Amino acid sequence: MSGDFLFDMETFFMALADKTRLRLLNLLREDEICVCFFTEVLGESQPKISRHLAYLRNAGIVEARRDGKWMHYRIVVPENPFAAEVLEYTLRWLASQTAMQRDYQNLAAACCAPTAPVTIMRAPKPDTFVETNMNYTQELETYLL
Amino acid sequence: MSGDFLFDMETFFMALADKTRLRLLNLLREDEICVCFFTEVLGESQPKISRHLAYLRNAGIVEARRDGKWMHYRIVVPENPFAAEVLEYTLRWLASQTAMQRDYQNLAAACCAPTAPVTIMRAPKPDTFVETNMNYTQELETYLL
DNA sequence: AAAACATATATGTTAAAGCGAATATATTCT
DNA sequence: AGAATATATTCGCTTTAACATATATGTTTT
Repeated sequence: MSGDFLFDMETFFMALADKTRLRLLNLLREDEICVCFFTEVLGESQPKISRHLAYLRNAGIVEARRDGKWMHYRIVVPENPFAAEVLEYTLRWLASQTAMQRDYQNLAAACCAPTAPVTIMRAPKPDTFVETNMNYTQELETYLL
Repeated sequence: MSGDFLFDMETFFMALADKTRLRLLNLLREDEICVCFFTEVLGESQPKISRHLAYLRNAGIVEARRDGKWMHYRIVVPENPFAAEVLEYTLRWLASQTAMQRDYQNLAAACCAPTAPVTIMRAPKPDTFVETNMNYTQELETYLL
């Protein structure tokens, strides 16, 4: 009858039940992010990151966009309103965790560093960090409240 | 700093990432429920039900109360406000699913049937269904909207 | 105190998830 | 076209989760 499975609840929660995937979602909170930043910031192997992103994509939680060699991932707001709320509060929950704040700072640092590490030297930066360093600082302050 | 893990997010979501446990939570939406009703309504073995309830208890999502031979389980609102919201919307999401509504109807039926099945003949009924059958019908109508 | 009952836990087995290493695909650069 | 780069997928292995069956614990009844 009403509101039948847009996607499976089990699959949805399974997608949220893994540390690496939660870390990925945390980095995706504000903006779409390019894969190489994940590997750089989380210090995990590229195949591992890629597999977990695929998992999130299967669960309908993220979408990918190709940009030349690069793939950008972003969070998708689920059509199901309950799923949307659950995801929304999950992201806020992530943002409240010190470990996740540390990850996010590392993302900011990687994006704004005057000399980027080799792995992401030419990678397209997330919009949030692309303009000026003012943006960066402002973001961080908001974040750390 | 702020709001560190009351419980582990991974554990929390893992608890929600299983069909049986979602079915248990769905039945617990309104009231505390006695174990024997779970086994009766879900048609699963007693050890299986018990194990999954233990899982939910470890994750901090339910609590148990002993009542003579019987154990009553109820949902606990997590202290962490984000977890509380996630759980709240998860329960609403469950309530919107036809399969879960069917389970709930079966619970109502088991509780209100003039002659209860042997397995739950003397079991303490959830308050929601204990008074009159009016209650039952009303509940169901609200539920099925 | 023994039997009956409701529930919990332990045990051994099976299925699934996650991982690293190797490899494949897609795109760009030369 | 061939090399280089970014990402995805496959494969074999290890770890973890779920299950059924058997057994233990705690409570009530007789």
